[in-house]
Formats: sequence, C-alpha cells, structure tokens
Amino acid sequence: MSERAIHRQTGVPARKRDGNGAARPNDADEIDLDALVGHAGYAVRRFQIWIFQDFVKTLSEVDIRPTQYSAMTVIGANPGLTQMAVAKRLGIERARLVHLLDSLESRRLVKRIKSKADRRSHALHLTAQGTTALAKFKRLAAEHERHVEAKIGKENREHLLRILACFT
Amino acid sequence: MSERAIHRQTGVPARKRDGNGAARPNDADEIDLDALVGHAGYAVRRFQIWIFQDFVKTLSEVDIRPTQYSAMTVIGANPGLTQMAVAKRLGIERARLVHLLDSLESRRLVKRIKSKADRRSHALHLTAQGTTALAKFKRLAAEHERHVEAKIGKENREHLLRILACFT
DNA sequence: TCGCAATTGTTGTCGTCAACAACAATCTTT
DNA sequence: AAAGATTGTTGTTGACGACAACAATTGCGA
Repeated sequence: MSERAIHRQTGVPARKRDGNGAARPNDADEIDLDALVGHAGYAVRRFQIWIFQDFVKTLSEVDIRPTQYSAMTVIGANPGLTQMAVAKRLGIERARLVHLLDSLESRRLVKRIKSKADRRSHALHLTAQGTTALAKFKRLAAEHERHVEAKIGKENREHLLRILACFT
Repeated sequence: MSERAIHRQTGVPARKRDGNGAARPNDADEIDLDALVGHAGYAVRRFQIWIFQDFVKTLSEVDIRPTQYSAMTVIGANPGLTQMAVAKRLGIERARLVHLLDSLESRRLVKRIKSKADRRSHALHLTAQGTTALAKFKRLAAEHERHVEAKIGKENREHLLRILACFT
C-alpha cells in the first residue's frame, strides 16, 4: 500500500476533485506509480521503448530496424550460418526470420545460398553491397549508442551491459 | 571488425564447412555477436523479453499481463484518474488503453464512471473485487520480482532500478 | 456571448513482434 | 527401407506502438 493511497484514505485533502472521487485527473508527474517503482520490468520496458525509438530514428536514413541490424551483424561476423543458427543465437523465431531475410535479400544486402552439404538449409552471407552497407549501419548504431550514453551516463551504460551480459 | 571474423579471413581453420564457405551452422553458443555485445539495446531487449515471459507465466493463474497490471496498479493508487492521465503516466497510447480497460471492465476489476465535472472524461476506479484481486496480483508480481533477483542478483537488480529510474 | 481551437474517448488501420501449428523437403537413425 | 528429427516456409493469433479520423464536449479569445 503506497503512502499517497493511505493519505487519500485517511482524508489528507486532495487538491481537486470532480464529484466522483476523482483526484486531479491531469498533472501527469504527480501520479503515484505505487508498486511499479519496485518492478524492474516496468523500467526496462520503458527504457527499451526509448532505445528502439532512438535507434529507428538514428538509422532512419538507411531504413534499418534493430532486428534487421542484429541479423546482418551476426551474418557478417559468421558468414555461412543457417537460418536456424541465426534464429537460435538471436532468440528470434525461425518463422520470423524468414520475412526478415526476405526483406534484406530483396534489398540485395543478404543472400541465401543453398547448401550442398544439407539441402534443407541455406548458408547466409552478406552481399558485397551488404558489407559496405553494414559498415555504415554500424557507424550510425554507434551514434545511437552515444545517445544512450548521454541519456543514462557513461558508467551507468557500462554497468548495465555488465549486469545484462548473461542475456546476450 | 570482430576477432573471429578476422581469424576467418586470415585462415585460422574453421572446424567444419559445407562447401559454401559456411562455418559451422550449428553450435549455437560459439557464434560471434560482434558489435551487438556493445549495444545496450540488444541486451535490454533480450532481458525485457525474459522478464515479460516470466511475468506472464508467474501471473498466468490470474491471467494478467504486464500492461494490465500497470494500469490497475496506477488506478488503485490514484482513484478517479481519467484515461488520458493514465495513458500519459504509463506511456500507453490512449487508443490502446480503451481496449485494455474494456477487458478489465468486462472482468469487473475496473469501472468507468462518467465525470460530472467534465462530461468528456471518465473517472477510473477499481471495483471492490478489483481491489482484492489487485492485492493478489501484487503478491504474484512480487514473486516474479524475486525471480528477477535470482536471475541477475539482488544488488544488480537494485542498481538497475536506480539507473533506469529516469524512465519511470 | 459566439465561434473556433483544443481535449477526451473511441474506432479503425498499419506494421512489428512473439508464439504456435502445420507442412514439404530433406537428413539421420535404426 | 521405415521412422523420426530437422530446416525452411506459410499461416494464424494476439499484444503492442503509432497514427489518423471522428463525435462530444470544453475552454478560450475575439
């Protein structure tokens, strides 16, 4: 039970009511989050939304979204991976990866090469164009990362990366 | 450019190839994440997915999702808020909140009371049933939070909350 | 006081994403 | 050769963020 909720119950005067027991509908930043302040998930969710928006905005000139970036980065560093391997490593569903790669392949950034060893699978590679494009994506992503640093602080960002390293 | 990528280029023997330059398609945990390890957004995203899954699972017996929980918590602590106020405070779109409240109202957990002062808006309240239900939700959510603590450590969780406090 | 802009809730659409289920082609195991 | 597993694919469902439009209502300025 939060203090402010208790205050209401014990009759501490709310500053404005509308006849329905309504307590100041506006005035956004004085609303009690109560139990939410103790939940990591809530803060993480808000942060993640902020990060994604900044990422998308910072990379808008190249029209690359976070998941696309992560796929290209992994493929670039590990040429020849199968879709299953990429999906498992990044925690993406393989069904989801199909459309993702369709999109990247249609933009000539990635190519699927039918594997001769296992004809079920595709070996994934960046195209030459994809390689140079990825270099630019990485520069823009680094710029985005500086925005994160500016938002939460250099050492906080590094500490965050250490804390969450077990999820990568 | 990652070390393992360089190794490939410099001819360090990859252990298995399939004739297409493919390097060990399987063996998930040896895949180089390259630039992703330096991106807070990637770790945060993976973490957030893990948290949501655990939250949903831990509260599955009461069938409450994170967003529903956050809305009920705020309404419980600030009875009489309008939909706009809740949406702004939680960073939810007011259009999204409509369905969310429809669902909660149909389960008799929340009620919308037409405001007499401003007939455009609704004053949001928990029902009696909603109040007792929320108490149980909070107990389960606290259990979920202990899972988080067990996953990343007590002091890491607290540090995380401090780092991300500016997003709540 | 009248009229126009802003606000509130609502409806609808679009795109992203996670979670499943089913399927054909192919591999592996027995 | 038969049975079972794997890989890529297609499709569906539901939660969610973003956006646009709308009616009812409010508030403000001319």
